[in-house]
This record gives sequence, structure tokens and C-alpha cells, in this order.
Amino acid sequence: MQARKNKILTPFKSLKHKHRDCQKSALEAARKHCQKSGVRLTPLRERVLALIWQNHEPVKAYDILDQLKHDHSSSAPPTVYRALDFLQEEGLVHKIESLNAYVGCGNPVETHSSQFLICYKCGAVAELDDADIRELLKKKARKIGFEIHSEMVEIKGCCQECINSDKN
Amino acid sequence: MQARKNKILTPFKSLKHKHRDCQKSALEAARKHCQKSGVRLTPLRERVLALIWQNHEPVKAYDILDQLKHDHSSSAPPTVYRALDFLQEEGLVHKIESLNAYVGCGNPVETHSSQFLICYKCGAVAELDDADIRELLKKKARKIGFEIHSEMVEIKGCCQECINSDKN
DNA sequence: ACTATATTGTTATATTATAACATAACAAAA
DNA sequence: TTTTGTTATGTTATAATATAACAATATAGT
Repeated sequence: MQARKNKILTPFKSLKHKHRDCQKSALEAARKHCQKSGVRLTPLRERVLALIWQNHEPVKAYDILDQLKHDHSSSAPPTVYRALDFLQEEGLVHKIESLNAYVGCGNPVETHSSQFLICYKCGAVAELDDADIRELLKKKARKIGFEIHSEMVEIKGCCQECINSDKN
Repeated sequence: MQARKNKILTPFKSLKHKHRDCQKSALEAARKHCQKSGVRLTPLRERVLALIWQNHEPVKAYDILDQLKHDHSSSAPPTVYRALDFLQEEGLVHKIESLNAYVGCGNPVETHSSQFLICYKCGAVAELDDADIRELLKKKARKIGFEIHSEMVEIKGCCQECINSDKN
């Protein structure tokens, strides 16, 4: 346990990373979370969450819709957006505003103003939950009398894996 | 001159602030900037910039379009988006991703990953250019081997004016 | 089983943004 | 000062993202 809560909620995947396990445990965590919160992770919602967790790249709403239609023919835009709304409210999914796309959250608890690192090469996203960043933003805001309700931090660049594979 | 470059590029407007002057000087700065950069601030582009500087609230593309049509009947979506693209490339305008809206930049020079404070009461936006924030983000990213190309920081909350007027 | 509430279905439409190609304005070379 | 290449704008169509509104169904608590 760290003194200050600076966590990597979702790291960049290493090449060896077995994503199937990653997806599975996210779904398992989601089920537990919803049970605890007394909200219903219906089959439809769980299916949408599973689609989002297919990899570590943000997924677009209409891509989810296309896939959803395969096994759920009655799907329409509201089907997806409602599921996304629910999942976002529960902190199971975040929207990446600069991409209009959605990523799964590896840690659906408290806080929930995290920071996203987006690799423009591989498209993957890492999620940080960094108290230092939050505190600095708070301090800077307070300096001009501004009271923070929520923050969005989206950082674009190149992840280590991609930097390394560029060197080959 | 500060040792570290922590500036407020656009402050929250005070109640007494004379916005007409503010808009005027922004347009004047834009003309100078474009002249210096050797790019053309055409009447159309300047008109769009003026519309964006009507106040300190982010403006939506289609709202610009509606206003533009009054004195420029041939306007269509591409008219606006092209002007916005140009203005963004020159750093004269920023897009607020979380609002799909555009604000004028008070200081179209260098840097240009600034931080936005968005008041959800009055809708105004302040723009910071804070080196401490940028450095902290860079440091945190580097810690996991990530190389930053650009950042977006959008903070929502309540500005001092609105906090004060709530107390009445 | 009954009822209130939450969830999903369905159709339509709003909002945000870009593609693609035509025309016009401008600037620099021939 | 024509020509020519480039940049800017006009124009039509459509793509991509998201929500409104109301109907039908399922679920949970009584």
C-alpha cells in the first residue's frame, strides 16, 4: 500500500499479456461490483461490457452496435447508449472525450477522475489514478477561486512498447 | 516575468469586464499573428473568430453557422469547420473536447497544451498555461515509459463569481 | 397475483463532422 | 500579363455520434 494513492488502474498491455484473462476478471469484478451496489448487470449490459473489454483500445458506440446485432438483432443506438450510460454511472466504463470512444475501467471504485494515456500508434489506453495530479489541479484551480467538480485528463503520445518496436 | 511559466491565458471575466475590448484585442492579436506566420486571416476566418470571441463561453460549430448565415448566405458546415481547422492550427482557437465546442485563445503563441476550467453555472471558460501541470504529467507519463505528444486537461466546476453570487 | 419501477424495443430525429468535387481568388513564374 | 499552381470557398451529399419519445416487457417488492 502506498502512502499516496497513485495507481495504474489499467497498464499498457505487454506483448505477452493474456488478454482473455484480463477480460474475464474485469467481467467478474463488474458482477461483484453491481451486486454490491444493488444494481442489475443485465445480460445486455454485460454483453456490452464484454465487447468493450475485447481489447485495451477505446471502442466506438456504433462498433459496439454492429457487433451486438450479431447476437441481439433488436439492437439500435439507444440499446448501446443506455448500456454505456449505465456502465459509466457505475464506473465500469469511461468515455474518452477526445475520441468519442469508450474503455473499460479496471477498478470500478471511488475516485473516478482518472487520467488516460492514449497511444496513437497501437491505439491502446492506460488509465492512471494519480492523487498527485488531482491535488495539483485542485491547488491550481483554488488559486483562482475555482471549485472543481470533475476533471478530464487525456494525454496522447507513444507507449513504451511502440517506442521499442520502432527502434527495430 | 515569472521563473516558471505559469500563466492565466484567459481569466474568468469579472462582472465589470468590458468584453468588447477583449474581443477587439483578440482580433487584433490574431491579425498580427497571422501576418507574422505568413498565413491568411481571410474575412471569412476573421468573421468566425469574431463570433467565437463574442463571449467567454465555448461556442458550438452549428451556432457559429447559424450566425454566419446572416451575413454570409453561402455558408454551410464545411465553411465553419474549415475556418475552425485553420484557427485551431494557428492556435487562435481551441476545441473543448468534452463539450464539442470552441473557444478563442488569448495568447496564440508556442506551448499550446493548455488547461481549461469550465464553469458549469455561467458557462465561461478560463484557460491556463501552467508549466507545473505539464511537467507533472510528463513526469508521470515517463515513469511508465510513455512519451507525450499532446495533452488535454478540462476541469469542470464553479468559478469564483458564481460561488459568490450563490451566497446572496 | 398486483402494482410500481426498471429495462428494453422501436421509430424518428437531433447534433456533430467530413467526403468529394466544382469554382473562384490569389500569388509567383514564365 | 497570361499562365499556372496553390489556396480558399462553394455546393451537395452523407457519415458519425447521440438523444427524444413513447410502447412493450420484465423484475422486484408487496
